[in-house]
Formats: sequence, C-alpha cells, structure tokens
Amino acid sequence: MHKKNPDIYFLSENNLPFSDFLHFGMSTDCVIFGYKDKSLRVLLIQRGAEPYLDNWAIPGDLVYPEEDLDSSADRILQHLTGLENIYFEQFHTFGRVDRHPVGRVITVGYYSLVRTDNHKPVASTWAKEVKWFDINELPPLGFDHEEILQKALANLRKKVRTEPIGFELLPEKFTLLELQGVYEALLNMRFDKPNFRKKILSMDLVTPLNEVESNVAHRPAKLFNFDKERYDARKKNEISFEL
Amino acid sequence: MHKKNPDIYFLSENNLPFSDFLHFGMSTDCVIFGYKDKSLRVLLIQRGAEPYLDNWAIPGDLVYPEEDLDSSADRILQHLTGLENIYFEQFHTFGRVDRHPVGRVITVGYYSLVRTDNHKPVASTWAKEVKWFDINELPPLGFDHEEILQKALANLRKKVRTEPIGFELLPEKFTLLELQGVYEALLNMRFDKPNFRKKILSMDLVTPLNEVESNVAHRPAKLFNFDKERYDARKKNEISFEL
DNA sequence: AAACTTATAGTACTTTTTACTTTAAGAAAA
DNA sequence: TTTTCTTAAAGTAAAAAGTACTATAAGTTT
Repeated sequence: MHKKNPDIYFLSENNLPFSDFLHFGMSTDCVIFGYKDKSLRVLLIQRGAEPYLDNWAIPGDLVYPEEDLDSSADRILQHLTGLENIYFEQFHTFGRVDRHPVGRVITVGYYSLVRTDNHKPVASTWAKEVKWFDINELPPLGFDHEEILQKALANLRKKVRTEPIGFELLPEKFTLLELQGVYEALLNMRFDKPNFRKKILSMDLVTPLNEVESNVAHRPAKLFNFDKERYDARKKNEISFEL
Repeated sequence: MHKKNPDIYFLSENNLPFSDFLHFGMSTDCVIFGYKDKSLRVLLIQRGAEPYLDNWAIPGDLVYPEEDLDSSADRILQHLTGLENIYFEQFHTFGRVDRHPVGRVITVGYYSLVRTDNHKPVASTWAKEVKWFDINELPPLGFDHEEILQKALANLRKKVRTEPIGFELLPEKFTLLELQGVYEALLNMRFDKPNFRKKILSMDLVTPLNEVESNVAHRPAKLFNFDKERYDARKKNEISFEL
C-alpha cells in the first residue's frame, strides 16, 4: 500500500510514493562543432565500452548527483578539448522511454562551437578514438545520437541567423572572407562577396585591426576581430543581429 | 568499494556504480499561454500541497517511469484544460542542484498555446485554484518558476517571428485585426493596420471565408482561417515565415 | 438620412537587398 | 623591372521590401 506523499507538484491520479519517481538517470551530450577548410565538422568519439561498443557517438556523460546540467556539459567539453570558456548552449532534452538500453536515462543535449586550430582532442579511457567528421560525411551513430545531432544542427542553423555566434568558430583575428566561409558552411549557402562584406561592416560589430593576413599568394586581406563588448551593450537595447 | 561498472558513455574519473546515477527525479512544467481582450495570459495553479503550499506555480507533474517526456506534458495539458491536440513545444530543461527543496528533480519546460474561448480550466485535488494571469500582472511564483516562465516567454517571442504559431491562440475563424491583436500582444509592439494586413495576405497562408463577423457595432470584417496544409507543404521547400 | 466606426484598397516614399562593375594592392612569373 | 595573376575592397544601379499615410467602402447606430 502506498501512502499519500509530499508530492512535488501533484502526483496525479496514482498515489505512488515519492521515491518511485527518483529512478531516472541523467546525462548530457555535447555536439561539438568546428570549422576547417571551408566545411563544418563535428567531434565524435568511438565508444570503448558497452553498450554500442566501437560505435561512433556524441561525447557525453552521466550527470553527477551534485552537479548542475551546465557544469556537466562544461566538464565534458574541457575533458575532451582541454579548452576553457568554450561557447555552448543547451538545445533540447531527449527522454524516449527506450532510448537507452541500460535503463531510463534522460539526456540533455548541448551544442558547442570551438576554434579547431586551438587544440587537438585526444582519445582516453572512455573513448578509443576522437575524430572530426565533416557534417556531410557522418558515420552511423549509436543510441539516438543521429536524431540528437540533426536537432543540434537545426538549432545551430537557426541561432546563427539571429545571434553573432559564427565568430566562435574562428580565431580571434580573421578576414571577412574567412567569416563568409563560416557562414556559408553553417548555412550551406553562398553569399555574394561584396554584399556580405557590406552587411557585416554595416553591423559595426567587427573592428578592423592594423594587421593583414600573411603567407598568401595575393593581396593580403585586413584582419578583424569581433567586438563582443559592443554587441553585449547593444543587446540590452534589444537590437538584433540578422543575416 | 565501488567496482567498475558498465558505464553509459563514460563515468569519467570517479568509478561510481551505475545505480548511484539513477537518483534523479524528473518532471515537466507547462507554461500555458492564452489570449483574450488584446492581452497575453498565462494559466497558473495555486498549489494545494507542500512545498510552496498556497503559492502560485506553473502547472506540472513528475514524469512517470514509463512515460515519454512529451506524453507527460500532453497529459498535464489535457488534465488541466480538457482539450486534445493542443500545440506545445519543449523549450528548456532546468536542473540546478538546489532548484527543488525535496530532492534532485530536473524539470523539462514546455510552453503551450491554447484557444481560451474553447475551455474553462478547473481546479482539482492537486490545485486549489486555476487562473489566467495577464502576462504583465503575474503573482510571485514558487520554485524557480519565475525563471522558467520568463524563459518560456522569451522562447515563444522568438519562435513566433519565424513560424506561424500565433494562429494557435485564435479560434478557427478569425479576422485580420484579431490576428494583429495576437501579434501585438505576443511581441508587445504595435503594427500599422493596412501594412499588417498586406503582409499577412501576401504570405498566402490564410484563406478568406464567405463569412463575416457578427454582433459588432460597425462594418463586420471578413473571417479567415489558417491554411495549415499549405504551410506544411511549403515548409518542406524551406520557405520561411517572417514577421 | 446623417453620423459614426471599422474594413479595405491604394499611393508615395524610404530603406534594404541583390546583382554586378570597377579599381586597388600585393605576389609571382617572365 | 615589367607583366600577369589573384583577391581585396569600393562603388553603382535596379529591384524588392518595408513604412507612413490617405481615401473610399460598408456596415451600425442615432
């Protein structure tokens, strides 16, 4: 017999005891995006344990009992890339009853943007291999990770149209043509060069530096950096970034 | 002593047993939006149990062990409004370690749009009262529900600019001025009447009916309905709706 | 029938977007 | 050192979209 319990919000018709509801596992998965050679990439791991041994998968881990969700995502990112202050964003939570073969595990999906030139991800105990995959040449993935990855991509593509996050994929200093390449890879479309340039400059969010690119076999382009302070200040006044 | 376990993805440095990670409670909260008298409203409940007894809160419930997240949200919506096929959307998951006084409960936030003319929500065992609140006159809320509500609203306001979901707040048949009222309430801004009208008609997503509104003390406006089929067909070709 | 209210159509103007041309600046080859 | 090549960067014109406002139509109420 179940006695009536201090319910959370309400326990509906069934009067199950509170403890019956505390049997969920919780994980976070991080879809890590990078940009190289004019194409968008995703960092995947090859699993070193059951279930889905040897399958490629999105890096993730169980959430610790005393850990916030965002902290968990941050931990995974640092563990895998060795980088701090990576841009990441929660985008969707996946909880299908049968999504995990071992038990009822809910996973919170995050996506992240990293500067691929900054680091070399390394394999470790929990992953046989870590590798960048072109977004158009993905291997089959374990769990429901194909669904998760596609949803991450869809969310990123939406977000990138209204917020200046494309910069997160580039080094501090970049040329406008490099920026254009990022947006073309992200949105899978071409832009007219002069018009893209005009549009970006008119937003007044990139600052020209007194520096040009080097080691190129043609006229070197001017380098810019993103003025995050100006953007943040402007965001308060609800001015939006649209591409 | 903990023995090494079949980990999910990987258990990082600490080798805690699998069962140690299955102590999460899981709930869904539904921010239910409605529209009436030119203003946007939210349906809240007054809690009939601890914690936060008598506080106003967003309706929600624990997820059942064998229940999908979306099903859980749907159940709450039906329970509360008696309506089926309500539009709802997952928007964010809240998991701060101390967000719930009773234990580690993660909550998945949904928002929902309902036609307020269709139903009368009723109080029941788990809620002393159920009431619509104007979005600008909200009471203090229990838990982290103020944060959840504001995030729901922000998400809705973003979504409404790119997808034609405003219609979900209106009856099947509506006038263009009513539609304008919905968007003005949602986005908290005014539109020019002729221009709004022109824009909506140019999208070709509403169909004029051979009917006009009645019981108005002036020239009655033509009624329209939303052509969901046309929108769905067009969405496949990636044509977007922007206001 | 006159006055009033809102629907609905239309018009002129401004801003933004798009497509394309021209010139500039540096690197490499002849 | 001159020519050729490549990309940077500025400019221009036409088209489209957005904005502000005016005028007329079609009902209801007095």
